[in-house]
Amino acid sequence: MNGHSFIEVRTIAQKKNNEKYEAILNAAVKVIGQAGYHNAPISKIAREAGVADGTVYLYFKNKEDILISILRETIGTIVDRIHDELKLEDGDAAESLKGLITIYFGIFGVNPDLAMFTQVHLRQSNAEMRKQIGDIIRPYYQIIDQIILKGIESGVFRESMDKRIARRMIFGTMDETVTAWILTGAKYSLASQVQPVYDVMVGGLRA
Amino acid sequence: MNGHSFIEVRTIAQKKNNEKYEAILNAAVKVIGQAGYHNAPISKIAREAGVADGTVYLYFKNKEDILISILRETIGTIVDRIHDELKLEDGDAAESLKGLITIYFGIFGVNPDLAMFTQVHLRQSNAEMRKQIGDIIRPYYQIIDQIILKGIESGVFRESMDKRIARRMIFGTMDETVTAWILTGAKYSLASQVQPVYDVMVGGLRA
Amino acid sequence: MNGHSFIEVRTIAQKKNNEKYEAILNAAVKVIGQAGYHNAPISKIAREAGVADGTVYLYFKNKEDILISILRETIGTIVDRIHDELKLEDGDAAESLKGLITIYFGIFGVNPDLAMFTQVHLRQSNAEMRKQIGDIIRPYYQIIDQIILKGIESGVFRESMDKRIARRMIFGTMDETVTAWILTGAKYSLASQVQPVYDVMVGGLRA
Amino acid sequence: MNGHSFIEVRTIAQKKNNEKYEAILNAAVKVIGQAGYHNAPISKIAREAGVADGTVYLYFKNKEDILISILRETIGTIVDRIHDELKLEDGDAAESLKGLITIYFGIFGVNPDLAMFTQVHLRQSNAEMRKQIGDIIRPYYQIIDQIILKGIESGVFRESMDKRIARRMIFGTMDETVTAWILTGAKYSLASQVQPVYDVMVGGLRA
DNA sequence: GATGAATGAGCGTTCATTCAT
DNA sequence: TATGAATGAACGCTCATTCAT
Repeated sequence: MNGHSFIEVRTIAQKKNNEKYEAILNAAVKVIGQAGYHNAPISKIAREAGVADGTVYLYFKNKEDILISILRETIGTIVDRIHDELKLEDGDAAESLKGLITIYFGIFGVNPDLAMFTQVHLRQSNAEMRKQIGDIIRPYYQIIDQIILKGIESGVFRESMDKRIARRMIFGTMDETVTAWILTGAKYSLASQVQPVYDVMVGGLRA
Repeated sequence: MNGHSFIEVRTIAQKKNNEKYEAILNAAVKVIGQAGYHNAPISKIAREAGVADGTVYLYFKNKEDILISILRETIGTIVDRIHDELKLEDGDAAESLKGLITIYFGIFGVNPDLAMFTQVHLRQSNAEMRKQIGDIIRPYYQIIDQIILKGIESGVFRESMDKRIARRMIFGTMDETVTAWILTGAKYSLASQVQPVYDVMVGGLRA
Repeated sequence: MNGHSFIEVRTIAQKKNNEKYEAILNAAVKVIGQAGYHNAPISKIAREAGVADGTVYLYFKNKEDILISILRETIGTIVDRIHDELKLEDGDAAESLKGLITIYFGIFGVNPDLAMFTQVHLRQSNAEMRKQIGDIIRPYYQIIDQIILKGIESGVFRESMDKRIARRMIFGTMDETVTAWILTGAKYSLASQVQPVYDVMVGGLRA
Repeated sequence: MNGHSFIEVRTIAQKKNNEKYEAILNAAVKVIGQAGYHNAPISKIAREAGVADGTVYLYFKNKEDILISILRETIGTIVDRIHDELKLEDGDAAESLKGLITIYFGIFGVNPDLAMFTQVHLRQSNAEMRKQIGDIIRPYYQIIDQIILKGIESGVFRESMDKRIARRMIFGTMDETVTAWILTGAKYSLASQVQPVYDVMVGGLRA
């Protein structure tokens, strides 16, 4: 699905009809995004995808696998696009950060269902899934870390701050902005938030 | 449970037996916090609380009511403590912000189950619950807004930034810090994060 | 409650506060009559009666006992009034029949809840209760039989007809009339139906 | 099931597998007929029908739908057979009446469970179901009305009587006869009651 | 591969009944 | 007597998953 996934382990049906695989995933994003994981019966996802209930199990091990797959594809897409569009190695750190926010808001801004899905389901209390999600999200965190490091090395970012906290601030602020955008009904453009969000991240609160 | 609740409408059993009410809430925090709302049967919560299944319904209208009640009590406690311990009106904005973080991390730092519960379940995809949660969390947001405003007026915080984004940054950063703390097993002290978090919030990334 | 009950076996609390006994029965007639036996919780009956749930069990063995008691009291009242107001032994058969209808419609006509209760709950599929109801209703049937017999002996009623069928016709017609009256909302006076019902019973369909 | 149902709206599973649909209905007639609606768990009906609990819900919306469906099929069958076997338009009114009784007793006479079911559950205290039952039973009432009218027009039945009361007498007498037959254990043949019942209906009590 | 009927474990909730006060 | 909090069995219904076709 995305270049990033060349190491992807698609347990079942990797060679199978990709159209149906995509259809089911898209249907799941929509149905789960709107109703929530536990209020989204497989039967409803299947109907939305235009396949039979049983067909879902030809492409996914179980319901949990659908959820994990969506997160993997989504984060994968984000990571891929960042690698593709941003020169992480040699570019300007500030520019990279703004690029990161732009891509992040760009992907969710055109797909509120996907945004909702991600906001709600990245937070999982089930221990086993938490581990899987951790693995999925790691490369994304690493990109943020990389940008921070580059910024520090190039002297644009402060050296004195806690780098992990900086990462959480970046991620948390973007996350919270997307959440607020959804909860208010996605009425304005997420893209319009890139600049003010970037500004607060970099400048902080201090006068 | 918290002074904030003097207007509290406990529809059922506002009776004397607060002990069982508390026991059920605590059990629910634990069970739901560990397994997730949809993997936490009432029967398990009841057993953990040491009561019969039916007893739960003497104190709560239904399962959803338990979830909402926990969030209300938790946010209520935070808001109460802030009002009690911080001089929001006349105090120093920077100090208020640090106090906010201290209280927030203090409450969750001693109760990882509650932290987990809140992190996961403040994000709800069910539309009706989202509305209720919105109402519950509003006073908390207002406190953050108040601190930001005070900071700007007193000249400690920048006037040029987007105030809503600033609020989301504050909330998102704390949230993300707590989440990370849980996911890594709550092995270090959350209190130790107050200063670095505050520092990043106020100073931002810029060198 | 009715003279007829001097042999009544009030299993519990026969010497107890009769006011509460009556209050519970009346409440049960109302609540069960409107909602049906299985949609009428004891708690609701108790509340309607102004007593605590547990109190109900001081006056009745269990919920079934309430139902049986109401039927017993109701049929008992009917039977008593017939014995009191009609000269079954020496009176005119036609007059007795009309008197029977008048009393029957009179009792239910002023109490639609009781009418509903009786119509629905005289029909019971539970085998054990069916037996008890049979015992309760027997004296009522015997009165009808007695009237028929007297009519035949005095030459006012046909000898050639099947006497049991005649009894069922009398009971079934009254029953059906009361049922129809309730189902249409008890908007007209049941008393107004005495004459036409009597007329059809006695005259039959034949021109 | 019956020709009458060509407009039947079988919301779920109008699928080919009528066998299971029928099996569940028959099982429900038996189990509910013997134990009563509220003492007949779906699990017991399913077991009797030889299917899993969940299967019931592939064929019926809910438990109430089973009850309504049975009544609809039963009354439908009666109405169909009357239309098929009786010349309502041009036949003799007396003959039509006897035919009606014959069919009615014929259907229930071979199926005491169904008779019990119908006797008990046509009387429903639940307001919403009462409306549905009213709709179901209407065509049956109309047939009786039609017979009465035809009788009056052809001069066989009295014009002076109340026609609605006459209908209730006919229905009530048949009903009561079936009820009595069941309550006494269905030991004699219902068919043997056709003539005496007809006789009492037409002749009335008068000598 | 694709289907969808069938399964049955599992859960939220109700409510008759009990019993300590 | 009277109370009403507490109990826990019972039931309607859902839905992830399987498998014969």
